[in-house]
Amino acid sequence: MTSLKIGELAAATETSAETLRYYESEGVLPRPARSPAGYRLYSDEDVQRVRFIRRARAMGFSLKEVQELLSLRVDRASSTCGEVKQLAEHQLTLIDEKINELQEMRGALERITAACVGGQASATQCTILEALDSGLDTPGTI
Amino acid sequence: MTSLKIGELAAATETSAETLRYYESEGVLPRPARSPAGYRLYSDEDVQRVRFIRRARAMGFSLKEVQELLSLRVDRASSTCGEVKQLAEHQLTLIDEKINELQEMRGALERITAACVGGQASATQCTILEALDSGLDTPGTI
DNA sequence: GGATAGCCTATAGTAAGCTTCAGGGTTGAA
DNA sequence: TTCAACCCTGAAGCTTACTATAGGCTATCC
Repeated sequence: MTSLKIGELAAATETSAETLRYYESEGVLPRPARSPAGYRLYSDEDVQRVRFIRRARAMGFSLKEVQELLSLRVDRASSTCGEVKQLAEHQLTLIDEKINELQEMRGALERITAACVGGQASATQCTILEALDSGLDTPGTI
Repeated sequence: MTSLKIGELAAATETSAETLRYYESEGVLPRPARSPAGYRLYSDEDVQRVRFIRRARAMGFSLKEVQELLSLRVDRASSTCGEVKQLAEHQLTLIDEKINELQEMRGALERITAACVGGQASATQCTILEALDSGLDTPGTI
């Protein structure tokens, strides 16, 4: 039952106190309990939640998307188990799509990089540059 | 030797003309040739380039990062083949990092989703919500 | 009891990436 | 030739996600 002040939560999550208050204002973090003096009091669960937010943000999910991811944990009583599962699976497919696109890009970049010898010669006839200049053979690549 | 006006390039790449001019102002698209009347004239190569920019943007690369990816194709004469290869490989590792992070998230989400039965029952005791509420067993996950 | 660090609210500012607007020239079909 | 559709520039406006500032209360240690 430890409770953290905002600065402590900030330190525990490598986030600034300002950003935490901002998340609260955007509804991504729930309003925490307050001390008699009005200080925000956070729980250990909030540490997990903020870490999740940061990781999701770092990989390109918008705050709105993060909120959707997190909405899985609210509305317990008012939704069916199936609805929750469906939402989770939707987020899974979103993640899959991102992974797939990245892997396509990766493949394209790797193919042209692998063909390159490197070395000290001027890049005038570098195979990488040629591949980029002429477009690639594979549809949907660089 | 076809040449496209900005609206045609926009249509070919599902981008707005305004965005194309913006990309030019930011140096992500090179300044194109101009018609006698001052209209921008683009080549087929520009279509490829814009498509690449859009795909890279869509998956979270900033315009600056896109510019780095694209810088591979400029400076031909002034750089060695090895330098170009090194830059390409650096971009590969950046892509790999993104993929890895996404796969970690995916794994976390999948584990909690797989354990869930779904169905019409109220979500009060849904395993997904419980996993999200209590934090997961694995370090560094949801 | 005063200094210092930490907390509060409200508001303004910033950067990225576009989008919209104002005011004006160009092209091409009817 | 005229009118809609398209192009031009420059500047302002918008959204997202913070970050900083101003003015003021609180907690704690000496």
